[in-house]
Amino acid sequence: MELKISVLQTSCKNCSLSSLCLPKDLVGAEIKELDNIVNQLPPINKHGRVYSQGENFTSLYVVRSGCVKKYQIDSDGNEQVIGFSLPGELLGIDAIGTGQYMSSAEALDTASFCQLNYTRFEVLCEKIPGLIKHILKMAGRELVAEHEIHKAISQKSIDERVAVFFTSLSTRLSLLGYSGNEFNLPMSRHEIANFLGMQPETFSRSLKKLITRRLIEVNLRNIRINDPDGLRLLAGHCDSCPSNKIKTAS
Amino acid sequence: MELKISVLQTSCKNCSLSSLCLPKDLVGAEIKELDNIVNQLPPINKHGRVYSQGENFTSLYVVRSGCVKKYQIDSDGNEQVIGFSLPGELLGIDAIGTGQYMSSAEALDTASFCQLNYTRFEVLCEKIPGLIKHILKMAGRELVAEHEIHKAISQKSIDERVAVFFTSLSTRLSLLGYSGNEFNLPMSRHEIANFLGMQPETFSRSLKKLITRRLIEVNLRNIRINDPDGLRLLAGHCDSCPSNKIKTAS
DNA sequence: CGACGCTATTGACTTTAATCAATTCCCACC
DNA sequence: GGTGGGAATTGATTAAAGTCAATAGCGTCG
Repeated sequence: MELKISVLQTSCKNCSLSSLCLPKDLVGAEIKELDNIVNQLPPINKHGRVYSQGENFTSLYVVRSGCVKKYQIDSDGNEQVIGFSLPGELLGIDAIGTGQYMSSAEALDTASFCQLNYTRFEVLCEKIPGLIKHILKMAGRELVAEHEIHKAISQKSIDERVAVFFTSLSTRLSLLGYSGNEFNLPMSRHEIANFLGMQPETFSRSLKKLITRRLIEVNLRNIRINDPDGLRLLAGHCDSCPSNKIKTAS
Repeated sequence: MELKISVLQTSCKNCSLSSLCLPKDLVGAEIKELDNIVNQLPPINKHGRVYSQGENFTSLYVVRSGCVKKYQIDSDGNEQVIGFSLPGELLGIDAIGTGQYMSSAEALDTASFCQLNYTRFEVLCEKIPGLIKHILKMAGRELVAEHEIHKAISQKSIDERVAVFFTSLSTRLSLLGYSGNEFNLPMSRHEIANFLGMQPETFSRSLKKLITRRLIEVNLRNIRINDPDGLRLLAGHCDSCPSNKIKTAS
């Protein structure tokens, strides 16, 4: 249903995501020039690829609707989920440095995108310097997010990692105007587990523990956060916090 | 000793690192303008901070000599080492998105830096568009490196992670013109272990295994790679290593 | 030169999460 | 509405890494 809106969308000017993917201080004429190089792609179905690992870099993409899984597959065929992208977020930054997409991006449900041909974009950036500065900002934020997940996988326990995931997702959904306390996961357990550096079985058991602790409720892919503060506390980690010492009978 | 060289260094033009930290196509006049905003800081001693987590973002830095540890400390006082930076590498990108340094950067030995005031840098970027494009490229590469470590911690065994670390460090040192097969670690076991998401004891045991397998020799902080191919194999084909060709999964 | 302090290593043991295996539960499709 | 297949959960067991504790090694500094 929200897809209709995005299909009708014809200019960055009246796009609800512009506050996320564009710098604030663009004037009308600049937006018009931007519109000229922004290619609004038709929606991609579930499992459709935005780009694939190893392809030559041509374009950046902004997620307009839906959710995207970014992942790498190594020479042994092992998949590593690098992250999930929501509307307003930028795809393909990691290709700028190398000239090739270093990962693949795949729609988790029906999703739509704005395509930015990078060559044309670079030219436009010389006219509108704020543009590339904004992309750099977004790259910086992506880096910060990677550091967060690095830390979580590196030294947090399983339950803490899961709490980090839900907390972070909740925050991002809130920023988009969705409810941060009840949402449907667009990705599978397997994909989340892979992202968080654990096995699906382990993720499942962790979910159960969070439910037992009344932090969340889960119904298939529907998640309700009952105790946002408690979850955040757990995500932030605390050996010192007595409630975290509680173990459910195993 | 190599410090003298960098102290004498007065222009990006004749800096040996310029191929790493500057775009290729700068003309003489542009380099001169750049020199005007590049502040060559006096050397910092071991444990000296380049910037600290939480400070307002003012400048980017390029490592000129020495080695730097980037790390975060969370509210519980736990440290997470985010990465190590070698000469020619850029520090502070993660602050661009938020306006605050999200991590601290600390010299592991005596180290020197070029400081780039970001406000002045932005102004210059409008004159020399290639400049910010280059920074964006470096940000992209940093992102790729983060994905590599994410994958390693997420699904590689202890020994594989250690192999990834040495392989990656070896490659980076080679690029700088140093020997990739024998080098001295500027960082402690503790710091490496933290970076790789393991305990120092575990790292120590892993080192021993790699020695037993005759992949490396270790003498305190001196590392000799005996079997680079074997080590690389153990590390798992690493797509982001420049020396490796990218394979697309079938 | 010797003693202290920090870093690193080693050993014994515990805890945690991975693995293997078996159901159960949805959902799509007939 | 029933059936098959993938996803998710659950249970039992094993393997891996963390923890705790003690020792060894190196460098610094009096």
